[in-house]
Amino acid sequence: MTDASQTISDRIQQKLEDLTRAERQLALSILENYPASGLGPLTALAKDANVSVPTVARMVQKLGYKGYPDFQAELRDELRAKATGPIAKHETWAEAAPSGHILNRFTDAVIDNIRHTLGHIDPQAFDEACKMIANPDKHLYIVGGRITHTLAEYLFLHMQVIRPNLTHVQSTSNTWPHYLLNAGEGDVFVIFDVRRYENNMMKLAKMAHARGARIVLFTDQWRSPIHQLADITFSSRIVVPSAWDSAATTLLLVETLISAVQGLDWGGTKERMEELEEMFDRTKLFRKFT
Amino acid sequence: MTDASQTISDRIQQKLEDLTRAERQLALSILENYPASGLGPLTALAKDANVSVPTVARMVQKLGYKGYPDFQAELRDELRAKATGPIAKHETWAEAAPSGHILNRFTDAVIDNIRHTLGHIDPQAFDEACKMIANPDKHLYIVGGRITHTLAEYLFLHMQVIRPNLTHVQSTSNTWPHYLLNAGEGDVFVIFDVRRYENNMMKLAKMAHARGARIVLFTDQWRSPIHQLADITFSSRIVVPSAWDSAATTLLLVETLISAVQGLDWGGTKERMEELEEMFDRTKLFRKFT
DNA sequence: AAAATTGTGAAAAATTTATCACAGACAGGT
DNA sequence: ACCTGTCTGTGATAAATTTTTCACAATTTT
Repeated sequence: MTDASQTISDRIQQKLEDLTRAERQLALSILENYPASGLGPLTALAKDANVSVPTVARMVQKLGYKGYPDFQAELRDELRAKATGPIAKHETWAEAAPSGHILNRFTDAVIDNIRHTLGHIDPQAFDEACKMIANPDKHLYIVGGRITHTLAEYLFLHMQVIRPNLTHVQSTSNTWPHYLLNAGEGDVFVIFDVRRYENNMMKLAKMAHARGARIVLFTDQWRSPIHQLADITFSSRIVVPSAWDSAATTLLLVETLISAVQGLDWGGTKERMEELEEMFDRTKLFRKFT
Repeated sequence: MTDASQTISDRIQQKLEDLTRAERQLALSILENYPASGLGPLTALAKDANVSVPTVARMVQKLGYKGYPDFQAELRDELRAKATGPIAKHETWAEAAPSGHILNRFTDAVIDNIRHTLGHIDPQAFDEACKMIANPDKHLYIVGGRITHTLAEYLFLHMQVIRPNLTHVQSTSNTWPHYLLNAGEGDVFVIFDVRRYENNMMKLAKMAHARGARIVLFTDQWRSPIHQLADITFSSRIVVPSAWDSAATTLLLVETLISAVQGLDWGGTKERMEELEEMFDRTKLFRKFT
């Protein structure tokens, strides 16, 4: 019946193109919790995927099985075969790829970085940083370097929705004085600086510090010299099997920060988001979500 | 009903003493290839273990389940929890923080996203994409949306070092015609489009496609409609405990891609990197690495 | 030998699966 | 904007399978 060389997961993915919307929705739901969800009763699966019972029945046959029980039987066979499989010491993330494939090596490194970084983080400092960044009474400046300005902008884009009174400081240093002129006691600078540490960034930090601003620093495991001036420092591990460093862990921290800050004033954020949505609707920039 | 802290396998082993011969035989058979055999019909299990049907029914109740279906449901739950991996189970990432802290919840979600995304990726498609993107004979266009343009830029910044002949298409659509005028057969577009999918992006994709360009798409698990035009699609899970979506998994893919592409022509890349370093040194933009 | 355990065969009960027809929703094309 | 055809959910029903339970005989254990 089935080609022994491919898993049912593969087969579903492969057929994904030929499926209709509801069927695809169902297929994704199956893959979501693979293979557990496929082993329960058909009715439960349908409800889980928010599709109707006939849709499940139809798709299963479309996939080439005699019926739902047949499908389940194959799932069990697969599970049975897999259980006796070897347990890799380093986890294989992309199972379809050999463990030496860059997909697996890279992911492994990133997970490792995350584990390491989170293991050393100080939650209280984190909470403190959130509070500082959430406070709309103090102006918020966000600054990044050559590569990290993408992270800075990512943070900026989100904070823009969450609170007013913030600035994305572009990296060209001749525009700085304008920003700094207005910066005062208690204003907050979020600075991204990973190796190789930029002289410019240090200058900016010094100026900000001199004006009595608070500094939240995102840096790497070796820590930018700015950390001496910073009130709060987050250092991420960034080493990966590549000629470059990874920003993934830092992004994770940034996203967590965004989520936490948003949580501090959900009412206000929600309002602002709704306004934003409405504006997008009006400009027809986005499709309606289907 | 069940003590959440122990697996069904544990529970069976523990009760093994209290069971009679036939029941023990059955129990061992269940453990033999666990949990697959327990997920099939009762009759099959009985035949598998060489015991009678009533024996199965009796034992299941003896173990404390309401009936065989109840037993199966618990098995599925367990499998479901396990599928998300031994790591994701209940791991506390930031040990200094309570497990309910956003740091842990968010990280958990991201790891989960990575796991799912990598689990469903097609390594061959990935390699194929790398090859396409590495080829300097074809012009490379990189495009992102409102939020994702940060990812696009991240990719662009790195590819700029790796190869010549590429363009970062800014999101303002009135500049597109200039870019597209030069785009031709076989040129490559890397497009980022996650929900909410932008109409602009679709238009651009259509134009590019019409001119015979190839499209590599980075999208989310629901897949931007552009995927119909794309030669290769990467979909990431992006759900996190936040009002926004996570870009971390997509960034991971992008970074892996960068690493892989760089590996395809390491000689050339190295040269270009050295040139770049020299130029930075000359402009004194960076500190010497200490 | 007595007590407990197990299998047999069957039948009833419960659940699950497979289908159907139809109506509404939706997408694509004109 | 308006068709047109496809897709999807509803509700009902029939079919099939699975589960549960029985009583009793056979077997094993104590």
